[in-house]
Amino acid sequence: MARRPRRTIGSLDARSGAVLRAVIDEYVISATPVSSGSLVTHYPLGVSSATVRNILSDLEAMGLLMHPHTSAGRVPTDAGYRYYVQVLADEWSLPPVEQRMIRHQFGQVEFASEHWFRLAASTLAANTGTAGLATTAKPRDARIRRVDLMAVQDRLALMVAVFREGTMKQVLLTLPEQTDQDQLNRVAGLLNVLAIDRTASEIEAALADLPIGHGASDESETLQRIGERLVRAMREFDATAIDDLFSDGLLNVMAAPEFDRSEKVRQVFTALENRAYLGSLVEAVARAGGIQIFIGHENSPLEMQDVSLILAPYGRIGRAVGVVGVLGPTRMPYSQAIASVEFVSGLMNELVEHLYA
Amino acid sequence: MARRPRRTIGSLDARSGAVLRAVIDEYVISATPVSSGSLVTHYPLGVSSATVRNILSDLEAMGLLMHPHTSAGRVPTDAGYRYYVQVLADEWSLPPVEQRMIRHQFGQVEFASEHWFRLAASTLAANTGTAGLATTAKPRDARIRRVDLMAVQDRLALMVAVFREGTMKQVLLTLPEQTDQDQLNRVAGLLNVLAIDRTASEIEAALADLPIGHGASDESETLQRIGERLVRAMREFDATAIDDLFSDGLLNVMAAPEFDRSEKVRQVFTALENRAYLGSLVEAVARAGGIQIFIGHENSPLEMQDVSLILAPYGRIGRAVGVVGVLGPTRMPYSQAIASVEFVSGLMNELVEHLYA
DNA sequence: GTTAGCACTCACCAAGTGAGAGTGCTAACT
DNA sequence: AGTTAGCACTCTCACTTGGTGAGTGCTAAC
Repeated sequence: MARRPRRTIGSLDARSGAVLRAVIDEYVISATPVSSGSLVTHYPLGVSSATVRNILSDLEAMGLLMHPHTSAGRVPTDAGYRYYVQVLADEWSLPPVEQRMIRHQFGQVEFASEHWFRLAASTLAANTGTAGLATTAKPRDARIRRVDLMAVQDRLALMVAVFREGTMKQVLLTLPEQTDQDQLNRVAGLLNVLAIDRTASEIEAALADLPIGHGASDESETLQRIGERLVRAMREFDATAIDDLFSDGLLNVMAAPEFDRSEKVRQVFTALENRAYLGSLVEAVARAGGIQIFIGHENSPLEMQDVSLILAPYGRIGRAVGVVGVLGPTRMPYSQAIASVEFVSGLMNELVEHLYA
Repeated sequence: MARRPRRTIGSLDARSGAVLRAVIDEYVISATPVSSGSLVTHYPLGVSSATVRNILSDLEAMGLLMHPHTSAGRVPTDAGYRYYVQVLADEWSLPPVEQRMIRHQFGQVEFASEHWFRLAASTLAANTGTAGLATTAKPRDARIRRVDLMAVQDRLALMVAVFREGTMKQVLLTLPEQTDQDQLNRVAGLLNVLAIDRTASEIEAALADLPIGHGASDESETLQRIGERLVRAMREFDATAIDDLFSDGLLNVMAAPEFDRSEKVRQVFTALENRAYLGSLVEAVARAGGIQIFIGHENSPLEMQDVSLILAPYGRIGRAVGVVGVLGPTRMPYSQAIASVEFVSGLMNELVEHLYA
């Protein structure tokens, strides 16, 4: 059946490679099985459709393409996309005009604000026709920059903890007894002394070292109590891999013809709401330290096996790391998506580096 | 055609009302046109299907029902739902067990935090099988509770403004010259003196009254500059009707049979992303001061004319107001949805009242 | 005013048909 | 050898057709 000796994947001859690339490029556009005829008319392969058919047959034997049914054209398999991404995708990059436009847009919105992440997600969505994703940069072990306490009501106070990397958390505290703003200010002062630039564990240790009992000041107990609450809030924060997730263009994915039957797309959205899964992805990408591509079955959750993810970390590896990327059907414009994700993550890196220089 | 004299809407006789209610109740469950036969078998109307047919015919003439085609059952019109909601819906309320459960859940999460609003949205979604919505409570004219300045880099500082109602904003500032934390602390002290408990306009006026020129202190210019930035941020905040919107169960809406063809649902989601439209809704609901129901064509945007919205305000009218509610197909369980929205908004009211008592 | 009976309408489903697309194979060609 | 034209074969898709059943509207009797 195979006219030429079967080769291991990764060593496709030039012509077969060109055909595979043509099939994928065509399929990404048309979303319908690609026939030998359409390939020879739309791509400069320099051979007849019969020859192309022979090559297609070989590629299918290698598992790079598949056949929905006898008299249909070819469709890329996940392995086909993988080969395309690793070997065939030309080093495409965003045209300078677009790069400038994106840079300009990032310059327009407040740095590292909600708008900033929204912009990252929507830029990616618009540039690739898929769904864009962006998480905020979350420190591995948050360190306090400053803690404030504000009286809300007699026995109710608001604690605002700002972390060194710019993120912040607010916690509502119930106090054992009526406490006014002056007292809170004193406690906040003490708390800041032992918390600033420290992690949850370090603050906990510092709290343990405090003098306790009759020798201690009046506010000592309050300090202890609030300090413990702060440590707990920081622990919770440290434990979540994703602080905040922004997405845009989910509608793009819904509109893809392979998701007509809304059932699948619902499952994908449900999987996306699973923070544990997303968190593990973010961690994997952060650990890898570079762009990661997950194609179809390479995603472990069943619901995600019809989609591809392209994710890249940004921020200071080992310190505060976030992720940007896109999610789309396996049939997605990989070159463009990879280029876009790399550009946006690079840009965010630049800006963050400049900030924490 | 009509066997009985045509009556104006709002004065349906008891039997016609019972039939209309039965049609709607049945249609909400089955999502298919309701036949006279199924009505007599499933509802205790006490008359034959032929009589029911006559009544259905009358109701159709009044515009409360419609006919997809000759030999199909009846489907409620928007006017039919409206009549149902205003006249027929029995005063249904959540069973005490559920009420307790919801109360308990609200007690479990941090007050007025992100989780709180997520809980509101997801509770509504789960209880009604539609999409749940919740916005944070946003003050009409924000007043400062406290402003903090934190040095980030030589000429970069983070300003954190906490408003009296608990919300907060952070702004990254570029300073004209290198400024250390001590200087920032002094500026923050001055800024707090003239900003605390004041609105944007009042702060602006206070800034204008400051002595300017050679007589002024070294930090006067910085104060002026940062003060203006604060005023600008507050103005922006005041201008947006919605600070943050949480939703849950959008998938429920997608799953509704009337939205099989995903096109419509996409349009609805797109409309939901339009903050201007949502903002106007929130304002309308806040102004009305009570639960508002928008059925199908009563929604002005074309994309929204296949869905219904049930929204209720919570918070302190005239001060900080937010909105909770549900969005679903016009075919939705109105009694249950209205009861759920009323209960959740009431609960949030209670909690907020207790806080700002 | 109500109801049984009945003719009529119309969507829906299943089976059948023809057209067209695309393949795999074979045999001839370079 | 590898390449190509030609052709038979397969299978989907769109369309048609007829039958079925649900549900109505009307009429005549109660």
